[in-house]
Amino acid sequence: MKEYKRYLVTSALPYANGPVHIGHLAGVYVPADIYARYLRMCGRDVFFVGGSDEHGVPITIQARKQGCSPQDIVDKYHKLIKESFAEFGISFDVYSRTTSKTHYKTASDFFRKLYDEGKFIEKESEQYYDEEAKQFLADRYIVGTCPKCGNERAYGDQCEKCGCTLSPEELINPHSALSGKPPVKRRTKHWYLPLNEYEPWLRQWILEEHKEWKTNVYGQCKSWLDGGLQPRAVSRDLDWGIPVPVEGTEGKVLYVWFDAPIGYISNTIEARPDDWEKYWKDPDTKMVHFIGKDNIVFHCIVFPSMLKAHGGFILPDNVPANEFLNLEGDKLSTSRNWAIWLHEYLRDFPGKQDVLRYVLCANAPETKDNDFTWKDFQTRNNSELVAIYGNFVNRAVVLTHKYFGGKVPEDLKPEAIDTATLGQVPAIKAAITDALEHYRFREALKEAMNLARLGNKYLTDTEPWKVAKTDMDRTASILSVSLKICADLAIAFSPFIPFSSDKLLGILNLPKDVLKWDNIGREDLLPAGHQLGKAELLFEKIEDEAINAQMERLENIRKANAAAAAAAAPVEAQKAECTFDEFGKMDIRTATVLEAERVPKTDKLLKLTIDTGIDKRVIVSGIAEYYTPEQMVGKQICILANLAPRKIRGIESKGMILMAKQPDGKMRIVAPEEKLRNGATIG
RNA sequence: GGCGAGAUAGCUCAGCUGGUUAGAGCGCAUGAUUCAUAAUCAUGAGGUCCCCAGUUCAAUCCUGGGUCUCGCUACCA
Repeated sequence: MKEYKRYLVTSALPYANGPVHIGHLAGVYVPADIYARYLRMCGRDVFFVGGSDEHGVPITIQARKQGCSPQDIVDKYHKLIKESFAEFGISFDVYSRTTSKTHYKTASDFFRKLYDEGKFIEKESEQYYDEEAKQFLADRYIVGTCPKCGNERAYGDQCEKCGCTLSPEELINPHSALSGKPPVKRRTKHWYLPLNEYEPWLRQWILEEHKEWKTNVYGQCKSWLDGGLQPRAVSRDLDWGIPVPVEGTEGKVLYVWFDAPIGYISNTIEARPDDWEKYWKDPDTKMVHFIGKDNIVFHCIVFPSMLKAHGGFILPDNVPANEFLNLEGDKLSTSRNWAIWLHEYLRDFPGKQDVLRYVLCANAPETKDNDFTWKDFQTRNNSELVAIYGNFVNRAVVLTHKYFGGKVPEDLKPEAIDTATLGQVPAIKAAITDALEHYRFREALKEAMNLARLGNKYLTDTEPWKVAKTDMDRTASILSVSLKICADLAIAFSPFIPFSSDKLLGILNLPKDVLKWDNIGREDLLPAGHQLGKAELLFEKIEDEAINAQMERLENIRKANAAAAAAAAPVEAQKAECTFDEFGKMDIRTATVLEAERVPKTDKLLKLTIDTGIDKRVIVSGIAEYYTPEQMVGKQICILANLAPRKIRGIESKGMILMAKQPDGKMRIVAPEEKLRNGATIG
């Protein structure tokens, strides 16, 4: 394996439109921090980069909603995120932001170099435009009624009420969120990074040279590469972001995914303006990206292509992406407030950073999605941290205070069990080390806990409280061995739960520089006669009340969400008045379904052949979620017969089936009370 | 719909290139112990390894089909 001179550890930039929650922590920041701390303890040269991602459309939307500027939004969340990370002990060497001056310059220069060297292709396309506000509209800036659930405030990319993804074309009565006017299409020019040109190179680099990447990462990269890469736009028509650094491009900014990863570089430059290049350009630097699984493509395909296009940069050696963490059985969701927010945890459990760090690592979604429950949190604290680790340290220290006045006793009467016990430490250390080097943090933590188990077993086997009645020399040896294990524990646990290791150093009265990885297993850290500090508990039990309060909070959120869904749905407001003439234009009549089949390669579409009384025709309808083809055949339905035909998935659809939306978004067909003649007009 | 990942004890997860009685931690039961935050230590019970077919002397592991979960992506009156 290659020996690297230094390490560059990056962690996904949190998006500054909300606080950080346990999913972010478990997926990205806890493992990245453990890795960075471990490397530092090994004496290796490490730079650990973090920062807020502050551009993009969602932030501008939130600013509009709250009647403030995008800058106000990102200032608020950047501060909150940065402070809670610091309090939680995420040991970034820099935590900056993509609205920094340095980043503007770095990202602009990056773009400009690619632009000057002709690495982009220019393309014109049609985009929605607001003629009154005189600007182009991102999908999210187009608001209308969701065709699925009837929510009148659905966005052009997604309906937040029913969660379905949309495109602006589908919205009923689309209008601009800025002026309220219907949007029009207008031509606009953008730059694209031709990812397809990098495909052969990516194939070689990932599929041939990085077979050791995690299966989920490797698999997804392969899937993208096999599917063929398309050029990706790197600019947007928006007024929030880094202006495209090309003359005559007012109103255009860098697309957020282009500028965000450059933030890793900018933040390094900001912190180390003189020697940042050695971290980014020297092949002796090992770069590791910590991200969640939703980010794999950007970090394995897109960003490396950008770096390759620019030239001179190293590429990531590994991208240990984690899966997702669920909370009490449900997906984490910012919009549904289904989360444990870091800043709230720190408020509710002051001084207990390590408990959350421990639980999130022990239960990290390394290979598949995992579930966080408060009960599990409590159990892991009480029966692992308290009962195994904390208890062992307490036993050893309390006994030493009791029998030897808190002075480390001399190893006067060693026995075989002592060397047998301490002899296991190197193997455990090796296991932890190997797991950490390969990003298996859950396993590493488990091995560290085995060190505490070893201590407990040793005490139970040697029974110093009994021996002390007859043989103080032997008691001295037993406690001497036990305290050595305590020192090992402080070091071995330090990357995972650093606050507790510091506390344990205080209890052992050891200086901080003892926390070096190579010191694990050293037997001269606590020389005989060394005075220990005051005995205190390393961890406290967490009682049911605290857990119940949290579970109740979640239960209330669940209820509130359910109530909101029911309340927000009740009945749609009446639409704008229409004249009898307008109504009269609509040809609504009965029809019967003759044939029905799924439209291939779609989830939701049925192709229906119907008898309208006037003719037989085909209608494509998005009802496959609610009706099987078999159910539809023979059913009498009502249709809007003279709706302008439209091609859907290549099939011409002539008309529309009348459907009724239920509060939960489900659709049912509207049918006559009794079987009528096909073609009977309805009015 | 396409693609990727996952499905193993009550819970959370290991199981490298197929090989005798499938593992760990927690939880549970029993016993030991009492220095310690009723903590610890030992022992034990618990599993059609998602389902169906196939390849093989032999499949949790390979192949094909299916079901469910998550992600990316397409499409979506």
